[in-house]
Amino acid sequence: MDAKEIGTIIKKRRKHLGVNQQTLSDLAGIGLNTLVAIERGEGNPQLSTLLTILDTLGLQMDINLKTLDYETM
Amino acid sequence: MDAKEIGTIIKKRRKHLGVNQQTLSDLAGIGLNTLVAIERGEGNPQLSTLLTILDTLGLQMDINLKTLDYETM
DNA sequence: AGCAAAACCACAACATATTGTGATATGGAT
DNA sequence: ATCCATATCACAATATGTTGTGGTTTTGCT
Repeated sequence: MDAKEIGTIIKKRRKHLGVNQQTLSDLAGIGLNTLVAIERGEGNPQLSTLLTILDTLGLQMDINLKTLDYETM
Repeated sequence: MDAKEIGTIIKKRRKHLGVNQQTLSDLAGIGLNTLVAIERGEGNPQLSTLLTILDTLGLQMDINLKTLDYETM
């Protein structure tokens, strides 16, 4: 789970909910530029920024033990 | 999942692995002060900082749909 | 109580995220 | 091809995270 993956998830979820970037940035109360950068995986957002966006989209963050990654075995 | 919860998880995991804050901060390559703040839930780390610490501890971040929280129903 | 390790705090310097403005590029529909 | 909403980009100003240093407090153990 890196910044790019997170951006993809956010963008996908936003589209699924049928809202544009401007609306999401308003609802979440974060700057449009910030949201754009995060969705593109080019950002390194602060935890609060990320959590706010996820929450607005009905998503949550979880922390778990690393799982086996068969790709790299 | 807020900053405080994340800090608790990190601290618990670090203790479970038997390493002190100095060692973890060295292994992860982040400043000691930064780690301390995060563990205490007083920090608002950048995504890269958080991911590095989690990775060092053998933890990973996941994003999921919000689950029903019976506590608040 | 006394000791040593671990954890925490305060400060200043530096690095970087966030924001608004305004402009440009891209996409889909007719 | 044209139009319009959406998405992306560039820039400067501001806010905030990160770091090292040095000191203080707390914890765990005997």
